[in-house]
Amino acid sequence: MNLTRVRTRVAPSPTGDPHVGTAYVALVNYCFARQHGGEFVLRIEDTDAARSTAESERVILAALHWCGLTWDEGPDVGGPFGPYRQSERSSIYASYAAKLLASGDAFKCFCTPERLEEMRVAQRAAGKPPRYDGQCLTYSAQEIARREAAGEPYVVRLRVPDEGVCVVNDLRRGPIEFEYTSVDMQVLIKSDGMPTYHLANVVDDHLMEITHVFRGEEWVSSAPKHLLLYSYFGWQPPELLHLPLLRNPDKSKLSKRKNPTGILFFRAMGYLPEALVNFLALLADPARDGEDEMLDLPAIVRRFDPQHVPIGGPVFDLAKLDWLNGRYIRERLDPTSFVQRVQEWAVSPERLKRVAQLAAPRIERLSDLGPLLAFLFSGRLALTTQSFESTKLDALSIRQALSLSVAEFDKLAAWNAVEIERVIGRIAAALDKKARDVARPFYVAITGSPTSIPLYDSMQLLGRDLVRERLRNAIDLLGAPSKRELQEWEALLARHEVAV
RNA sequence: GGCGCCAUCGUCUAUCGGUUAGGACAUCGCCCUUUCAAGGCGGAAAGACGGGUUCGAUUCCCGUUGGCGCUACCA
Repeated sequence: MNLTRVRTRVAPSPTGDPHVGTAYVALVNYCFARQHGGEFVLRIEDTDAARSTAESERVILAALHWCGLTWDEGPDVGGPFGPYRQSERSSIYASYAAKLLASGDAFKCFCTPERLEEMRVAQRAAGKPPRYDGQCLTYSAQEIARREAAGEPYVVRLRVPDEGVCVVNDLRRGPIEFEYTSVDMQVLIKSDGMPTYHLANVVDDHLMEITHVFRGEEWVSSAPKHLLLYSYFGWQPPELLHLPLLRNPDKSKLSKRKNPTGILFFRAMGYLPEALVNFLALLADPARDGEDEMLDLPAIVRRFDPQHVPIGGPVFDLAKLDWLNGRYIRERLDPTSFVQRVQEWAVSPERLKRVAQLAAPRIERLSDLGPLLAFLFSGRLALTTQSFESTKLDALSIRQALSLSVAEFDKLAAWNAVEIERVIGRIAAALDKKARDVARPFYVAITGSPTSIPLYDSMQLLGRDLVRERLRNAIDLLGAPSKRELQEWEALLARHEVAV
């Protein structure tokens, strides 16, 4: 439809562990670019300075590479449109914000969070859409200068028309209409001087000459703001297609609290990257009648058609992934490559060395290794309520400790034995128990036995995702806490934290 | 609450007004087989509801219901 080269991108935010949704979106963008002989760009959206970490970025890139995806431009490989990390592009956004300010398409806003909150509460009560009321638009130039001189913090907001409709053209959904009165005057530059996603993404997509944007459905409602920015700048917006959000079996948005969502989980569980990618591809462009569903990446690229992307939110069907993965194992791996895969997965020299150090002091015969280390090579463990009877803790404390740990582990920036130990220690203190007694049920949940090789190292070795999965499994077995219980327990932990 | 998206077997989906509503996973049965898988064959299983439009609606339109997303100085 246009003569320019196709360029797509995926723009993960490095604020946590790599998510299958990211791989899904990346795959679609990758396919489209490859199919058209264009470029696929990886850009890091780290404008949230408080939550972004270099470690998360590193792990996300590694996870996407594990999936077999490659990009032509990105923070790790460079490219002609760099830098590819938004935190390194601040001055660019500032200059574009200044343009909008100058043209009157954006304005400085000095409103306090409290006033904004009150405003929204009132709007909701009145049945109106939440939207900035324009107070700071009424200030004179002198007033604005005075406030600025007085050192009042301010943000830059997008000016949105008070009437008319914005039409967002989605490649699959067709035109979607939004009344401008329901579009909020979004913050473009935060008071810390950093841009928000909205500004950064539009500026970058334009400067990086992105022609097609395949992104998650959660962006549909902010598309009008983006389109407004394109028009204020006088730029041509890219083609848009919003991909459906992957779902839990209960149809809610796929979340790690309810399901495995981490790419690392699938790797730890022994899924082959080809199978995972194949499965995600089927979600983006299902097989036709009679077509073999086992497709390698080149085939996926060849057959991909944006018009085939289903727009209902698909449930992430683990059973089907299992079937596909099984097929890859038995149909695509000869004995040699099978051995190679197993080595990569479980017994890489580095991993084996660490395991050896932990296990060697605890065995008398090499054959003791089997039962001792089986948990490191397993997915879900077959536990029963009896498994927890050997622990000194009462049933309630066990449930409390396990449940609290899930949330606390998710808050950890780094996943290592030291941090893990600290969490368990804090929970033990809050429950007024000995750390060793609190650790015992964790041994059972994680290793399947009250005695094993050191727990915290084992947890680090297994990875956060698999640990979360086993903890959830144990909690379900012992009785998942009600919302109220969980709140009480978290309050207990929080109180103790304050006291210390 | 407001705005928006979506709606076919349990799950992923096909159908571009007329089909015995097709395929895949899961499930059930049979066959093969020293076990278990795998494999082969077969079965059961679906158009949310109510109005229109039409000779004819799963398909087009409207409403209801339901699910989901957004509703931040997060992305």
